[in-house]
Amino acid sequence: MTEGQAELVRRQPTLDTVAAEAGVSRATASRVINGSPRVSPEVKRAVQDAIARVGYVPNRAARTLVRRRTDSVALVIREPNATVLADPYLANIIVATSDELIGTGVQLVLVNARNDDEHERVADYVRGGHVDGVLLASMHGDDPLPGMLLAAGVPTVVGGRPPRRIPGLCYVDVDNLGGAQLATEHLLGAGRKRIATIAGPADMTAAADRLDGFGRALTEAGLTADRVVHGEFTHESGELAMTTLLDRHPDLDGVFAANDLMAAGALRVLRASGRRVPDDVAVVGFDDIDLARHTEPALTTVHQPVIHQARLMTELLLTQISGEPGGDPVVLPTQLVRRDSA
Amino acid sequence: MTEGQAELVRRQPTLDTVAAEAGVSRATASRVINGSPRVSPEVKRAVQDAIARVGYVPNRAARTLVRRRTDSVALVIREPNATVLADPYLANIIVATSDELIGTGVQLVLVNARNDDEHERVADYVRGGHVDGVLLASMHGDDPLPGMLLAAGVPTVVGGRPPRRIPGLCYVDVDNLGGAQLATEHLLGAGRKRIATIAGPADMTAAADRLDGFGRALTEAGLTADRVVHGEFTHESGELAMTTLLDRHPDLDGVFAANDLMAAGALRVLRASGRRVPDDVAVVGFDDIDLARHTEPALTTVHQPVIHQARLMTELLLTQISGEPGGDPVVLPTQLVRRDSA
DNA sequence: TGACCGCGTGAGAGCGCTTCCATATAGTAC
DNA sequence: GTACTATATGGAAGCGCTCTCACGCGGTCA
Repeated sequence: MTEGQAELVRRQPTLDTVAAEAGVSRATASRVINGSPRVSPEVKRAVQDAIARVGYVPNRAARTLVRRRTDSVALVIREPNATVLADPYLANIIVATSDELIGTGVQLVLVNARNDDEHERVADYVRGGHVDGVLLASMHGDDPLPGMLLAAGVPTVVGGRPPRRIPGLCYVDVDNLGGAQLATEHLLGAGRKRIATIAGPADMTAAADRLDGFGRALTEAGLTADRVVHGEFTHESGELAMTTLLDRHPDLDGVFAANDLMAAGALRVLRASGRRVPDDVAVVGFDDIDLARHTEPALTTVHQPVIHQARLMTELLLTQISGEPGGDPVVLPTQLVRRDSA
Repeated sequence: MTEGQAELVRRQPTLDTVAAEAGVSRATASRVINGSPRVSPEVKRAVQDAIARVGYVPNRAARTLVRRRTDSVALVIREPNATVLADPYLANIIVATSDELIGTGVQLVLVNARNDDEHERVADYVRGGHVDGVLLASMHGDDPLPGMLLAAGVPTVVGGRPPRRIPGLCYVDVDNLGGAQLATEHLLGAGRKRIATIAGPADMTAAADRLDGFGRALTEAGLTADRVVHGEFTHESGELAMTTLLDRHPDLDGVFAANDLMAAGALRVLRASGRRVPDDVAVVGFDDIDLARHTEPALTTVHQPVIHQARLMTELLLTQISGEPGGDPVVLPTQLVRRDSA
């Protein structure tokens, strides 16, 4: 190969190159590439050979321009907290989404919109026509973004239930309420009476639903759900919350933490305080991330089907993109995973 | 808003719309958008007002087509193992890269090329002109991809040292050898004499370098490095490796695990075998992921500057894209973080 | 034999943008 | 007043592709 000396960047072959090489028109070459049936077998062969010979790769920008289709979707993550960002829950969402897209020819554009006020930037980006659809994850509060995208007619699927009902908006949630209720009932079933919870950030529906589930289980058991402290879904905030809880209610015998990271923090504080888990205090988490198997003792927790959720979101988005209507919200079941902490 | 009934999709305003609205030519409107100095202040104002009025957003595909610049880069992850994929190390790389890109106007396309033979697909994708440059992470073996990209003249930065020296290829590595040596010396310094290692996958240079560092430290202390078992950088493989190690060398008093996940697995097996850490067996890990602070006991480990690495890779890539030459390989320092396990 | 049909193919318009080149206008120097 | 220059603006080409439309050809039917 003599290309080592190439100082002028050799231009990629275009469709014209292929057409000339195959002795056909550009239109015909295009037909072959796009699998049109109205091409004679000989010509098809000739074009395919030419493509291989010149090493042709279609230019996406040109194709996008005329087709008004980018064959890529955005995964927009609205998580301001860097610790949570690096948490396996989101990593799983990212990986599962990307996995689901393999083989579809659709690319994943990762948009990290951490700041609250970035919805304008994201909306502009999407309206700029760079993606065919949007997956929204880790939403906080009443984010205007889903509404904006819906209004702009952009196919959108949200991970988790938005706080406000938005007609026509498709989302995939997991049964946070039911899962939390399960967890709390498990604690009750083990004879615990003085149960507290470390709730998640109040501006996230997943956290609110888990708190509701906790409250419902206690109420149904005739108890009052008044031992509540909020954390930030991080390990550190779990430690802090547990410390506060112990301070206020030294006699507690059960804790439901709204996620595993906080549960791990709680475990640590509990141990440091001289309490044995589960003998003195039983602990249940939520998420069932990898870490849950590695804590001491291994964490009893609520499994949420993250990968399934991500796959489903992607699937629903692709359906929407292909022109079918929005699709109804979906809520996936959760289940209790019993380990050693409760 | 009466747009609810819109059955014909309202087309986004184009540059022509803006030009007409502002009473100028398309060329002038374009100049304003691209910040050309040769525009009179009044016209500039008029165009900017028009843009705001019609809600214009430039079409990226059209711009890309003529500029031959996509303003996006690919982060290609070559990790076949799903567990490792979801591991915080890679999550950090993804997040840090994406963070570094904020404000540059460059988008991140995540390409998950798990299978060994996908380099062709990725290379074609890149040659299709969909990205301006490529970041490569989690490489295994002697992957042909970097060479292919380099040959195609595509700006590329690799995370970690490739096994074979490729002239002109830019990479950012961390000092795996030095870190491993530090870890092992720490074990030696604590009086340990029968030290084993749980090495990483033999096809990754990071793993090989860590094993080398381990060997070097022992050799310099006049000991032989013959207690070696390989794992897969996962928690489970760490447990397995530790079991094997204990079986072969029941008298060992120190373990260097090539990553924290495996160290956590080792800790668990050690505890199950009735050994106390660090009293009976001291353990040092590598990576300093979040988990290292949550193990029992908290893990002494080697900190590698993942976020710094990702940021630097991104920076170097953007430099390359802007036309400057490749840039030399960089090796970032690692340091020992002392906690309770050694 | 002529009218008709279906199929494979090519010509060419046009997607929305940037940018070269030409032109108009105003300003300066002689 | 003329000649020249600097500056703002518009016309228009063209990036690489898809797709409509028109055309030519061979076959079928009356």
